[in-house]
Amino acid sequence: MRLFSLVDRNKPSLARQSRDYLPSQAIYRAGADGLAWRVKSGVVRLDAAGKSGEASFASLAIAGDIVGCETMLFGVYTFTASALTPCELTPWPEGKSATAGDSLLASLALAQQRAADLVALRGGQASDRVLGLIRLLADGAGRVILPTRQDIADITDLRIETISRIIKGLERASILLPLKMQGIHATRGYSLHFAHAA
Amino acid sequence: MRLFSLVDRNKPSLARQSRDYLPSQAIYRAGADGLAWRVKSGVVRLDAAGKSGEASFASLAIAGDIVGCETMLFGVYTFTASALTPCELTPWPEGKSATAGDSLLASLALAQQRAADLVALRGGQASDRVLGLIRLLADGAGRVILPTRQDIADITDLRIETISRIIKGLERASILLPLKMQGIHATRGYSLHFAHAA
DNA sequence: CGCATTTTTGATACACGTCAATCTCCGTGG
DNA sequence: CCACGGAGATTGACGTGTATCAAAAATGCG
Repeated sequence: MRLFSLVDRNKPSLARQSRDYLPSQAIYRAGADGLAWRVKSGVVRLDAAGKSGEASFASLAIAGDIVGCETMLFGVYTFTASALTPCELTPWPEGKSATAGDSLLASLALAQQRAADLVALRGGQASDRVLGLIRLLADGAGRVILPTRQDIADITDLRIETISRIIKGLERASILLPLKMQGIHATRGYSLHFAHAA
Repeated sequence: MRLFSLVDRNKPSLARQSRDYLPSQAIYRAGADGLAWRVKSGVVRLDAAGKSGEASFASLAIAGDIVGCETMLFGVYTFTASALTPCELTPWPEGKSATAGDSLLASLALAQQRAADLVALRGGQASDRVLGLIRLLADGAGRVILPTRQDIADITDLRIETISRIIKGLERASILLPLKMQGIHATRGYSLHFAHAA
């Protein structure tokens, strides 16, 4: 529930600053007040608060998406946000002519596109959903940092055991290679080999 | 692909006018150009165009939602829109100070809320998904006009037979009553009895 | 090194999918 | 007014993709 101090301990003040989060770190909680943010990199998970405190997956935000903009209307966050991969957020709206037309319009269009992506991740065969998520999260070079199996399961509405079986399968089929194998130390980092994947 | 004429045959001109659609009617098609719209009433289905022409369910829009705003950025629609129940749309942005801050911001927040609703309709037990959709579509008085079984199936990622069994079950449990029984003629119109429902 | 957490694997169960017949509307035309 | 036809809805019997449950096996970390 606490509000993040607007004063960063490293960089001396300047109030509206970008922030970094590590996987599983809370970004903000439903009901609290705070700023709206734009996701610069990484993957953010949004959860709706159920009656009895339990959080249920509600949405996903990736680079470019705006999160928490409802605070600007209601004063409090509707969802709880947490980091699924290392990620960086900056306060929104950015600088000067920010709230102006085109920027906001682009954000609206992006939000609708993201909603369609999410819908696709929750329908069809289990392996297609997981592959769909991996593709959504992969960068141009085919590198991905995956969320934990549990988070992938929540996003795709599958079970953790099912996710594990599918990802192991992709590894065995050489579609997904752990970066660790290539000497790079990045937990849950993989390289995706499109060639094989449909 | 055709563009709807901006001149309505009934009401003499005034260019930017609201439009009515009947279930299963196409509103606009992906790739075509046209205006952005706000849904005043009814339920609109958005489909992403697959490689080979087939349409796959992408999103849902209900009263208050904006659809097709991407034309204002890209010049063409990203999705294909069609009516699932009788519905009315008006051109957007509305009138004067339209594109201004708050209205757009509210639309963005609403879009994100809708995305979360959609996600909830595609996870968990089959009967909960269907009930969730019915609740989403019901008006304050517990009246609903449901889409066809096929459309409900597409939205919830279930099969038409499963939907049929679940809805018949709700009818038998007196949670959902066909309005027809009450002498009102409205195909697929029901009244929802919250009392029994969870 | 040793513990807690996450991931993997196997065996079995069940919710929903699939296939195939009806059945119910409704509009159409004789 | 009724036979006809087509689209949507319902129902039953059976199959299967994931969920479940239960144990190992990895992995990360102090």
